[in-house]
Amino acid sequence: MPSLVAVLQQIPIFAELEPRVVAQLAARCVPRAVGAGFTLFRAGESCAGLYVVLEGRVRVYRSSPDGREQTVAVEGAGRPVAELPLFDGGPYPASAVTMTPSQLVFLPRGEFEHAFRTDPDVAAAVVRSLGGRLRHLVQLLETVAFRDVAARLAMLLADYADQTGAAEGDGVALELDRTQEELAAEIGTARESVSRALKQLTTRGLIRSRAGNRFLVAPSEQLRAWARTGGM
Amino acid sequence: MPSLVAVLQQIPIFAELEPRVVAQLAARCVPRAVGAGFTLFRAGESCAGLYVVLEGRVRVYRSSPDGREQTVAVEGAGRPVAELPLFDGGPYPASAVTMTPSQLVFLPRGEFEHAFRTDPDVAAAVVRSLGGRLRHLVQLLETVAFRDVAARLAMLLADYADQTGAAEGDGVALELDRTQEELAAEIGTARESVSRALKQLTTRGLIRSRAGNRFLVAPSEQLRAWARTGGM
DNA sequence: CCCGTGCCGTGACGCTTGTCACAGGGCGGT
DNA sequence: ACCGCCCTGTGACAAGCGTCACGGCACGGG
Repeated sequence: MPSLVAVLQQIPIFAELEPRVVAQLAARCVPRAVGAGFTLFRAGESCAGLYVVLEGRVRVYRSSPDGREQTVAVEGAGRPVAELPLFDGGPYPASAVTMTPSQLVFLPRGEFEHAFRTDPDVAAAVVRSLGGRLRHLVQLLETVAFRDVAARLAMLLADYADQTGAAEGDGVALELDRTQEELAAEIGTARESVSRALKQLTTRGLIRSRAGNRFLVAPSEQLRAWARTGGM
Repeated sequence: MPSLVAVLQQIPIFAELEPRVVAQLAARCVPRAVGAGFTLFRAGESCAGLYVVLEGRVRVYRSSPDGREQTVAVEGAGRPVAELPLFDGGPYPASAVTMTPSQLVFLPRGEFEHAFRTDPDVAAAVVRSLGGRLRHLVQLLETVAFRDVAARLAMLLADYADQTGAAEGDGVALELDRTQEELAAEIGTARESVSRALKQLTTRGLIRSRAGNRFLVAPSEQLRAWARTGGM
């Protein structure tokens, strides 16, 4: 197992820091291994520190009183979770749960705050990270507000194609390790609607073939273009 | 007219800074007076600098290809606009337009970036500001994804009641200086639906009386409670 | 081998909401 | 005073989507 310092050094948010600073932070980190379905925190709780995902997948979501859920982000290896409320002292704005067995490190609040105030590179990294989230959220808000389910799903597939897809012929092959229930939560709809939207995308030729959770889809740009025009 | 330095000093994002630093920034600011309906920038353009609203109201929004709009934020006196893309160098994620004749100052990007990297207080202020936006957006996303139009409108009224309302008897009096069209864009719906939702809230007793744009509404906590339970 | 459990597909139905169409009213300009 | 223009209310209608119900299929454990 590689040293914690080496691992942290490769994570985007820490990548530009002096090794000395990273070592200092690493010394204060608490590693943590949890199973699938473990709740890290819930919306409204006060914030104790920063989590960083080393391995596995963490889903950040809001839930409505009647049980529906809207996931706000899915964070994978190397991504920080909940860096927001560290600074204004407010509560967590959303809940977080592991989707798979995961390795995490936990960095207590005080430590990170100190680094933030003394090292402008840390501050810049945090701002960039928050900025990315903000962009992502604005995008998500737009699709939920404007597009129908099929278009939202096409957008989501386009994102996955860019992240984990492999070019194959004139399309992109990708393995979708999520249930339709999870997809539904990501685009703010019901499970059945996802099923129907998948069929619709297939008849329109944007999904070329499906076998279990292995998909062959159109290039991401084509998916996005179709979604943007509302599907004509 | 008070000096620009004095004005900036009172703005939240600059309030905690050394007077020396504020003076330095003020020297580089470009004041700007524009009429209503003036577009400051559009989504996708690259970012030239930071705007701060001194007077008036600026609406930040995303628009869909078929003409509908979802406003992301409405910024008033003392609030910064577009502090996000200053740092990651990316394009503006949304468009901005003045709703009323407005006084703005414009701070070129380079200036602000320098202050950000040298003064940890500036960095902290920026992070707090971004954090507030992020919280607001998560909240907005939840209501758009889960609640019906009446509930979203109740939430919006609750916000206004807290911001600009005046207690009056067992309710809150407020003047709503917006058209129904603008309200509709803020909660992601159509103008007609706002009209109907207003009627619905009135029959339910959450809006006690209406005369033009003067409203007497229930206390904000009651509005929010009703909205959260989906309206039973 | 059989059954329970979890995931997926599909039909039916009703509610919400966006859209279109139109009427009334306030307000400013000529 | 008259005429536009903008904002508002309201009715009718269709589409989208959430919900319920049910059946099929894969998989794993007893």
